Amino acid sequence: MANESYDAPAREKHWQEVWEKADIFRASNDDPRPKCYVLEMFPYPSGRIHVGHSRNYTMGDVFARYKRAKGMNVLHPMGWDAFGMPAENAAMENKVHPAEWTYQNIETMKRQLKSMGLSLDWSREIATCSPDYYRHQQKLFLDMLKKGLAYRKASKVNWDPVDHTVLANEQVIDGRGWRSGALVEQRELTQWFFKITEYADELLEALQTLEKWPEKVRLMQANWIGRSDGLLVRFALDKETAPKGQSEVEVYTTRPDTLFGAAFVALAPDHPLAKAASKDNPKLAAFCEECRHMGTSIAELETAEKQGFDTGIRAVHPFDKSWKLPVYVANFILMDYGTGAIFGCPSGDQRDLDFARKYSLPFVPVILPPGEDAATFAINDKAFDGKGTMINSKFLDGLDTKAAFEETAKRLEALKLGKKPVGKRKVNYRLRDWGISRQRYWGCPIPVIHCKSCGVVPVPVKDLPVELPTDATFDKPGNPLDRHPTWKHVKCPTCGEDAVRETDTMDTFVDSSWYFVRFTDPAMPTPVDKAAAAYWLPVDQYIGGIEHAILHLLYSRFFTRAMCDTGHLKLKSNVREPFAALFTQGMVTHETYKSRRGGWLLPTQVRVEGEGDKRRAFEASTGEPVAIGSIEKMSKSRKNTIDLDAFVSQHGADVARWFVLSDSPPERDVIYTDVGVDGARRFVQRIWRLVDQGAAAAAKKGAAKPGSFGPEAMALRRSAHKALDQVARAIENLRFNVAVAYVYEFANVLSSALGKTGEGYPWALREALEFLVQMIGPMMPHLAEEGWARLGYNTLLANQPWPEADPGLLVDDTITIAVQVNGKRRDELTIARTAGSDEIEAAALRLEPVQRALEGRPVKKVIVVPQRIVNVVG
RNA sequence: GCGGGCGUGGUGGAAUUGGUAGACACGCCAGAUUUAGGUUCUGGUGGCCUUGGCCGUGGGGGUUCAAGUCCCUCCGCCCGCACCA
Repeated sequence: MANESYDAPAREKHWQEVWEKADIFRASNDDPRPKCYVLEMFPYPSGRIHVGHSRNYTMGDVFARYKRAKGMNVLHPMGWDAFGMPAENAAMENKVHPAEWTYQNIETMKRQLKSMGLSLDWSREIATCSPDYYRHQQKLFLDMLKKGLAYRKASKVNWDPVDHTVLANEQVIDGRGWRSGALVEQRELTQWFFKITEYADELLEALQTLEKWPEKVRLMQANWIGRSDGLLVRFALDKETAPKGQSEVEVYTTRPDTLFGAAFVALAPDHPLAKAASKDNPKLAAFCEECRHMGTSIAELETAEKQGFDTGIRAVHPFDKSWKLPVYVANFILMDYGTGAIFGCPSGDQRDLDFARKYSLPFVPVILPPGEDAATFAINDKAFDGKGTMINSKFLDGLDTKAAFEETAKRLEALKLGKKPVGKRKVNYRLRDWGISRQRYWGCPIPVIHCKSCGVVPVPVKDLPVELPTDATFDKPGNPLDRHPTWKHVKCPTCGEDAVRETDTMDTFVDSSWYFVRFTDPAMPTPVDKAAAAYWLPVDQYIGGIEHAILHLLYSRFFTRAMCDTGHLKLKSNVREPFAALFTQGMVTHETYKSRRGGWLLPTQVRVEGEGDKRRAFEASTGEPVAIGSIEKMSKSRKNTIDLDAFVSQHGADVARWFVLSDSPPERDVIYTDVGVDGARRFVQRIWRLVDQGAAAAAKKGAAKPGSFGPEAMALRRSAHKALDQVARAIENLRFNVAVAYVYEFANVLSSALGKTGEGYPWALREALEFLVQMIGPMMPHLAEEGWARLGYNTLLANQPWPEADPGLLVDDTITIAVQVNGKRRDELTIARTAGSDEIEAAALRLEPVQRALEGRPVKKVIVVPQRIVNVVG
């Protein structure tokens, strides 16, 4: 009996069936208890789940189960981010329809997730590729269109001329398409955009309210939005040098205070003035063309090299008509940012300084750094971009940087060029509008119709959803919707004439920007049930990878606001944020293996021998040597994954869960090792033995609580209540590795407690065993159910409330505090917890090691921090 | 280049936020039981000197009765954005 081991995989299946039958994880939208919405970033159904994926869901599940036990109405849903390129690529490669491929993967992965014993409300499952989901997304789009939050504009794209497709920047490798290898062209296409910039300031400001987000993510978002406060300044062009029809150039600057340090004006190669000047200057035209061709790879090489071309045009300094500045076209000026033109101040900007040196442009320093002498200060190789006192700047001399900014701005605003002021304050953002058009099949169709006479006509709401045709072909590159024989040909809803559908589909980031809203009532015939959304939102704990720190999270924050402003959402809070708390978990990593032939090998295909430096790997089937590569995040592409099915059938889900929670802090990566798994597996067996053996020794269920407890029983009770409290606080703060450590510590106490006896002991042991089972409940729910049953209960542990720790048992009557002499620990002192400073001081001074350390010196003073420490200064 | 983070035993990592550094786990050592079955149990385990000490949280300096924790500086590693005017 004692050595009978616990058959985890079999018992886990049993408990999962029991939970499913009891339907206990279904969340109600009408429940008086406080709500708690726990969400893990939903998966893309790429195929199968590996142990790497499981960490994210385990963490969310521990939190959700814990909150349930704490008496909250928990919503913990799951769905599928089901549109995307891999499905379409699979269709091209394997001749399988994207829908079939996707739904097969969903089926597999759903079964795998269930095998982990997650406390999910599957009744709310959604797949973004289902018309039941995307029809609502189309409605949201139409309302955003009406509100002016969706619009069309021409924009440049990377065009693959062989695959007939637009490529993301990441898909352009050395100027060539990643798939076709063809030279990528820059093409201008009319694309759909969401006006996220309208919310730039709100998105930035509200970051401050997201106190439960990692500082790192907030900072990344702030940088991404990139607000800068500056000034638009119009420079008149010298008439004799200006191209025909051009009389001025407007620049953007955040440092108008340095205007007297200007040495040149620089234009982006695509700037209209640059284009005008190129007309009768072939060399300039060639330079501009060269800049445009600078692909991603060349750009890197050119990073160090600032290049410019003098257009021959001269710009007039706003404060001095006789001061003419050369106008260059330069490769480092971006047309997309500001006005596509700058003025360069070499003394105040390193890049401008490099440029001025290269083209021998004269300049003067205009800011004197604090502590420098104006008579000797000079700029050599390093520009000074800090704050200081203005010099060489006429009316600005002597002012500090900020005052000079204000003074310049004021004067430029008053100054006129033509009829309009020369200067105008302008807040600029790095953030650009979100281009959502994708020339692909497997995405949400954009619900508009193009009519020759009526223009862009929204699809009437009654005609939604615009469904994807099922009979598209994937035998050749290009957009299957565009070449479909019939799908796009429709009548114009307005005039009834022949018209064509929009054949672009939406970026899949749109799908994931509001799924957390849909979960609050996924059956609603409108996109959102306002009451349900107001009840559940914001998500109380969102968990996912750091790789989504910017785009997904920013888009979701934008969408939440857009949905409020189009009347779909009405949140209780005036802070329009979707995720109150965010946790970014670390990945599970694993060694990589490369065969002699160069391909990656799965860990199951490899046999590893030896230890340390002598570790060698061999291909299991052939015995051929295998190169052990670096430790990487588990990924399909590197084949360094451990399949969840194999793991669970071998070790069980609880072992997987315990392993991914143990040792490494959750925000950090954890390395998958067989020894780590062994540790988790041994512990599962150990807990089972403890409960199994302890249950026999402990009091019977329902036995009356004894009137008093002997010292042994009291000590055990203290340990149990402390452990319960520590584990609870660790889970509350998502510090799962610490929670695991406390469970180990308590298990050690219990191991040695089994043989003991004394007054009230069986009852105390019983209490301790129940606590043990309950505290592992969120982390190893199956084993916990098994233990709960072994303790004689026929209820479900998953339904039990978290036991309340007795505050009186969390503190000891006597405590041990350290005693230092001159800051060095010399002894310790066990004393009543309530002892006063005088009593502690006297006891400390009586200690022999203290007297010895003092070496007869008189005591100068004694610092007593009750319940903490004593420091004798002598 | 800018911004952020990190640096603790042989290893993963704890440390109540300025108060006994190394919890817990892995590994290792010794012992017991079993020794065909991924065993289990007990004890030990930061380093250095002959049981009393000394040193010790990347290096150096500082503040403090007291520093892994705060400040300055240097070194190393990781992540993010990269010509943003």
